[in-house]
Amino acid sequence: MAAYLIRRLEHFTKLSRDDRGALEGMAASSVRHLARGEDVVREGDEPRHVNLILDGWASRYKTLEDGRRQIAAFLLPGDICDARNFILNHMDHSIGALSALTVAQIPRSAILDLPVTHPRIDRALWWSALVGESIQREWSMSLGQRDAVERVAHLFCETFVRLRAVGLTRGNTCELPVTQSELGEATGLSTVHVNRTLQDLRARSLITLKDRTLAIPDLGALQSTALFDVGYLHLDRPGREFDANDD
Amino acid sequence: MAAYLIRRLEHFTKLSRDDRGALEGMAASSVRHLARGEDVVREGDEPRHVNLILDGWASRYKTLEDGRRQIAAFLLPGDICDARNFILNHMDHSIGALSALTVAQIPRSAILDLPVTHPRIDRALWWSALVGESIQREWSMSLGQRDAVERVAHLFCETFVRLRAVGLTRGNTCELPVTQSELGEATGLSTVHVNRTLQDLRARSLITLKDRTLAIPDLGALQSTALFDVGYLHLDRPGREFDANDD
DNA sequence: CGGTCATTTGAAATCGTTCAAAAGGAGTGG
DNA sequence: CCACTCCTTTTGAACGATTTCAAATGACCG
Repeated sequence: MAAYLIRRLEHFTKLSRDDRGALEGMAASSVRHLARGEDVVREGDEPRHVNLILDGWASRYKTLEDGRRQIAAFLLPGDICDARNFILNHMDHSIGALSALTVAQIPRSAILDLPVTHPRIDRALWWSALVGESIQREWSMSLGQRDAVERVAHLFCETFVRLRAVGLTRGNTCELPVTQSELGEATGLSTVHVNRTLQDLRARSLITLKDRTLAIPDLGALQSTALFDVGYLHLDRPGREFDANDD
Repeated sequence: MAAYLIRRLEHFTKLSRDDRGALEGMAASSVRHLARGEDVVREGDEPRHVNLILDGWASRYKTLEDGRRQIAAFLLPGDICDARNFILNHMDHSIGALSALTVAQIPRSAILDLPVTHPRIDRALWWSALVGESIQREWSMSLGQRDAVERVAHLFCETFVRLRAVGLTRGNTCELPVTQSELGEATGLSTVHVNRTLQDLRARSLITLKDRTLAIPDLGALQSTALFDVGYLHLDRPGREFDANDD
């Protein structure tokens, strides 16, 4: 149940059997199933609990009065949506299901107790939140400085590496359950231009994308056209010194 | 010394005299002065302590190999740069001085002790971090969806409101110690187009900008051309229930 | 088999960039 | 106080990346 989350957090720190049990417990709390297009939470709502993505993809997005929509993040299996968001009294953005989605609703008390009950998990969740912020900044870099090809290529590199970190890639392929229109909302490009950009990437043999499956024949090549530097994902286990000893 | 920080945090929670004393203490820790253009920390560095902006403006920025630069955030007096960043083993971005800058270097231990020694401050720092993330998302919204005029107008609204929250506005004016080129790096526009956009905003009597001083004669008007909705800054004191009683 | 949604294509329009240069300010040394 | 330099702001004109509009094609579903 919590396999993705555990796998993800172990990029930062090794967890004890007890830690893993606690995460399993959290992942089992009031599981919710949503269909593509439904919202997990909506802008303006009071945040109640902490949402953990168990399966499927979600997006963090905001809407302008006139309907323009920007996807600010893709949330993948194992991702926690704002561990401490309940400090705020209203959501400043929405979270929507990009595919069939399973989320666990973790009670805030479970999160608040972590420093005492499972300090390693607490620390790992900090790490997770910091990585989320780093990704957000990298998206600003893309939106502000990268051209269309670089932007889409970068998004693919990032997504592939994040999925690989939780074991959701097979060889050089992964699922990409989003429409071109949604890619456009994430990259700040029109749907039409996303389409042309994909054709461009295909023509350069940098990607294959068909039936919601993305293949990256040469990740290094895609990375260099995207100016992608993996460092910002902080997957290099900086926290070894906090590792659990048992098991 | 910590006046801006205290003023900012009190938008979230009332602080006790003891809390304020603790913040004053933190603000007094190894104060550093930088000239415009110098870096507080640089991408790749190992984060040592927590930087608190005491005076002046800083920017959080990233650079691409080929030199393209994106400013991801403006850091204003009272802002804390990543209270928990020291969990990571390298900085994924740099922080540079946009003006003459004074920062306090808070030892990480002081931050780590907060939950026990000053839980209210700890919580307020969480709020502050969440607001930072919210701002970052709103920048994505701007970069991805707003056109040049909206983008610059939005940045001005945001900056003005943030400065007002720490008492750094006078009437409808505030300082804006950044060049047009830096505005461009923040908004993803070329310097030339920033210049033309400013002229546009001036022609519509939405702003005055001269000698590093920004005046907004009609904030409501600027807000509506920017599609600015103040909610994402979370200045509406959601945390009243945690307020200190004494003093 | 019709209907809805996603992808693809073409052509024209536009917003913003780039290049190049002039003009304005501020600081420095003579 | 002038001459000089550097940096920022401003202007003009041409170019180009991306958008918009409109329509065709394809895929899936009931």
